[in-house]
Amino acid sequence: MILDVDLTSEVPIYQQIHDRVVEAIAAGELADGDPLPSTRQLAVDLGINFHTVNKAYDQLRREGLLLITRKSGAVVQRVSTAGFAAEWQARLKTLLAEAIAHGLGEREVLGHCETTLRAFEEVRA
Amino acid sequence: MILDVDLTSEVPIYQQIHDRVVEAIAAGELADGDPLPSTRQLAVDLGINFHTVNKAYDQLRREGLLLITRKSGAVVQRVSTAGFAAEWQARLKTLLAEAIAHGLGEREVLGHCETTLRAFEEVRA
DNA sequence: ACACGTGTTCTATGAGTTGTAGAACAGACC
DNA sequence: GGTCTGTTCTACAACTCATAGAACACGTGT
Repeated sequence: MILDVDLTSEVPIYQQIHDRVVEAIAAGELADGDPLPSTRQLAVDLGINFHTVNKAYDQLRREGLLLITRKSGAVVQRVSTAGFAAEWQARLKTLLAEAIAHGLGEREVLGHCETTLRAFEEVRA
Repeated sequence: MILDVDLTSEVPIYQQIHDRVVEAIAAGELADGDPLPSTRQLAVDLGINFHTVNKAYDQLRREGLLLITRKSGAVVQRVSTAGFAAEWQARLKTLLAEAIAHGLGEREVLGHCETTLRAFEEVRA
């Protein structure tokens, strides 16, 4: 688990932690059952407050990607989440619209999607 | 220009206005030279403050999608913006990772991308 | 010239978010 | 018992979001 966050970024730290974990899960670097560092430990490693890490973990838990117990700590545990697809597709539409509006071609955009997905696939294989 | 925003959404109003305009440009409903309503007029139509509309328009202008002058008001004007592609691809990676992490298959995700892009293409044709 | 609509800029306020901070409690492990 | 951990509470400074009012500059139409 190499989790690099940019403390100077305009993106909130807890959001960056969340995104990096999600990307690690998608890439297969983190599979069901794999443990994450404790909130206090990761906070020390990143040089931030443990409440910030807690917020990121709690968000992942609410999304059904993490199981957190006093016993096992935080472990990856993917459970089905209703209503995710619809909300996700709305965000996809906005993101793709931005690319098209800025002049990228449909084929070019689709190529980026394919390349990004293939990167996840390759790491997992 | 039918611009529907959800005042009860957790997404900021100015962001929704921004996103709807971007989507309209991508779909070809708004082309270069097309005017947008004045900030005060759109604010009245949506039942919000004109400063909020101003913020959305200013964001679109900074992104190189809008030209705003005292003379012509706000008109769609797409100009090249350096550094957009890199930042956009990072957001694409995060969004696609979320889908994969939640259990959607690569082929399924790519299908959603293709469908969304085709929707833009069809409206424009 | 005049009024009007518009973009632009300033201050200000209240509510909410972000990140940090300290403290306390409960369960698990050695 | 001591330590590490998750969990929960309060608190604070800085920032964002949305609203609000005021003022100024510019263009248009009468």
